[in-house]
Amino acid sequence: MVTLVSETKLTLAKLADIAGVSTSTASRALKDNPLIKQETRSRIQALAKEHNFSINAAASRLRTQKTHVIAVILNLIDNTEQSTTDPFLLKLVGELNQALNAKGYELLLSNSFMASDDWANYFIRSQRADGIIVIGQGKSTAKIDRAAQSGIPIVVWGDAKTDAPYPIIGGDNYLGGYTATQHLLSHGAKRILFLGDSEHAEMQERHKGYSQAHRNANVPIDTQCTCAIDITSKAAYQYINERIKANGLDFDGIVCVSDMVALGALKALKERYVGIPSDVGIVGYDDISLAELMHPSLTTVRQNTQQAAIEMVTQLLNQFENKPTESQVVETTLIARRSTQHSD
Amino acid sequence: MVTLVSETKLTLAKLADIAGVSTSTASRALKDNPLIKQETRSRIQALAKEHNFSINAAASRLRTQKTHVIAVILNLIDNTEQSTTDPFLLKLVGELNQALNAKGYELLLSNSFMASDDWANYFIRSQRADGIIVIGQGKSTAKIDRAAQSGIPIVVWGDAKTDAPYPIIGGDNYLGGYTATQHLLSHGAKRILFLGDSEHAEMQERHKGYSQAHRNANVPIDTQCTCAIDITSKAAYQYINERIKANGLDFDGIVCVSDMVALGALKALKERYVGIPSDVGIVGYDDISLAELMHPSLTTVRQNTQQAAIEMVTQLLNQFENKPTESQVVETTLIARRSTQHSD
DNA sequence: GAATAAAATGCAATCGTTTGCAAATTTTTT
DNA sequence: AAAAAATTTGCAAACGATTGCATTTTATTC
Repeated sequence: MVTLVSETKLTLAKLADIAGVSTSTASRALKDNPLIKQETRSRIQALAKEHNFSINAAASRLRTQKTHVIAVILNLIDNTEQSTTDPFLLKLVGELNQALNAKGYELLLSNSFMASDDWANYFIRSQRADGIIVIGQGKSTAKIDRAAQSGIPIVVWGDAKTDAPYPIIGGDNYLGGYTATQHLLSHGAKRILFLGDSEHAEMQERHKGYSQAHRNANVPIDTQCTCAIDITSKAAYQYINERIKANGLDFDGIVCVSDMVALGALKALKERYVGIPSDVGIVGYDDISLAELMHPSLTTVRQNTQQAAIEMVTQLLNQFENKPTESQVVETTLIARRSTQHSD
Repeated sequence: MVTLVSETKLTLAKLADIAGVSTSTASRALKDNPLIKQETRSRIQALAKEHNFSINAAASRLRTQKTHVIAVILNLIDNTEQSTTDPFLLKLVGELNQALNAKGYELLLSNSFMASDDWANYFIRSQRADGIIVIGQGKSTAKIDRAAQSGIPIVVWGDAKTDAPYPIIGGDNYLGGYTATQHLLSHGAKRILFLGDSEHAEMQERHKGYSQAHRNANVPIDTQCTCAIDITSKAAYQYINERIKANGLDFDGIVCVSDMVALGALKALKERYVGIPSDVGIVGYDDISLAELMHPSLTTVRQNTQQAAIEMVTQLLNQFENKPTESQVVETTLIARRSTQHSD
């Protein structure tokens, strides 16, 4: 393994020495501070590049009390494995990375299992990050609330209608649930399952939309059709299998709270040769890249994640400047595909 | 928004004051240093908890010259959108997060688009991180080589057989390619496409395995069967569509370099009512969670990502202690499902 | 009870930048 | 050409924790 002997570590002071100026001048020059003569600036910047010099972030952070780092916390649900499996969450992380970088921030990745419970303390007071983005409200917002209580900059991805002392960015869950259900009803479905976990704020909203769509269409709702399961494809697969085994095919449509759930349900149905969409129509949520690759392609509800990421970052940065913040709803649209209709 | 007035910022010095000891004692007490009397230690630790005190990471890093942060760089391919789409990469990130946390390190997420080109400088010399994990060799290892040249701690996910001055962790690509091909051949395939991008070291190895399997089975190889495409489901979908349109169904098996590619191909085949596996058998790579949810479920090659993550972290930490490092091959197994065979 | 050993604590320098203010230099004005 | 104004640069004090070494306190031994 080749290791260049690194000439005694280069600091700003040494660089300044080489340039024949003071550290203050060097510091300002590197930041392109107009206080320094243009010629001097360019000279020092060139020198820095030549010597592979980089400002020491630890020292800089200590001095400025700013880290330019944002902690992104995947707020996972305790006893499920939603975590590593769910492409949607990670897609959001990817988008956040872009959005943060564009604003000169870096992304420190964490999840609710690993990170200490006291987020304000661990990330902010310790000066590991300047702010926190939480992905998912989880079943309880206790940790989030606690962090927010200490007045740190924080933004949450979740249900924007939730009343909270911090901005929540999310899709229009009510509309999503409503549209998905209405879409199935308009294609003739009469008994539609709602497959998901009703303990989440987001999913409750979707369920409200589900109910309202029924009411508007004058289709009765059976509580037997609201099925609480873990938000994993595995749980969905098992649930559908068992339900059919026990009750036969007592439904003709499914509204799922995620595409992963939809895919699990789809698998179970296909294995039992249930026709899709002829016997059962099915709608997912999230529009993960796989949705359109399925056969039949999956009708689903897309939330604009790029817009969401940008919005979350904006709301967070606003807090740094004490600007007012507010929860935001991002674009939520039904993408109709073959799992609900035979032809376009 | 509720904001508790934060009592003037709490530092170690102030905490020590409250406790009536020196900062050195307080510092040691918080680290559970046996130099300090047990009783004093507990007292100060309790006090710290009570006051929500956290050591300032910036100061600590500056002083100790250690960050306990590892930069993970998604080394994406320039002109494709493999990035946000590919669940495999992100799965690896998830596993790395676990493995790093278990060793007391945090994960700074970056990608090759955003990060400055000089990784050694940007991440290490600047003291943003103690080491780098690169996911993917990309088409060129120039950036990686440059970083490694400067003698910084670095580990790469890629093809372990590549000769390099840094440890590379990866699956056994040759074996993966061989087994996948052999599996198809043994189920009667005679003309097998290799669908992927041959500019990657990993994929080249897989292609070697593909060739060797043919030789061993005395099946001739047609160069027309090696298809260079972007590693995305979209590209695969288009390619298969166009090929069939142009040549008809001139193949009876496909070895894909990723599950995403396989899914794209699968979709194209299904739309043209090609029987799977009866007319064409298909094998993916990565065993993403969707693979078993497909219909038919997708035969694929699984690389043990958890083992990989742990191995990468180990190899990286070894470098901190100047221990020798070496490239490692992780478990690589064929998961046979229905896309290649009718019954188990 | 004095001398010695062991245990517990504190002193003070250091890590590398940033920045308010003062000082030096250059340019403009009269 | 001296005075005033504008432009550049430098001084030195933070930021908050860690740690080798010195010092104090407590326990042990003769």
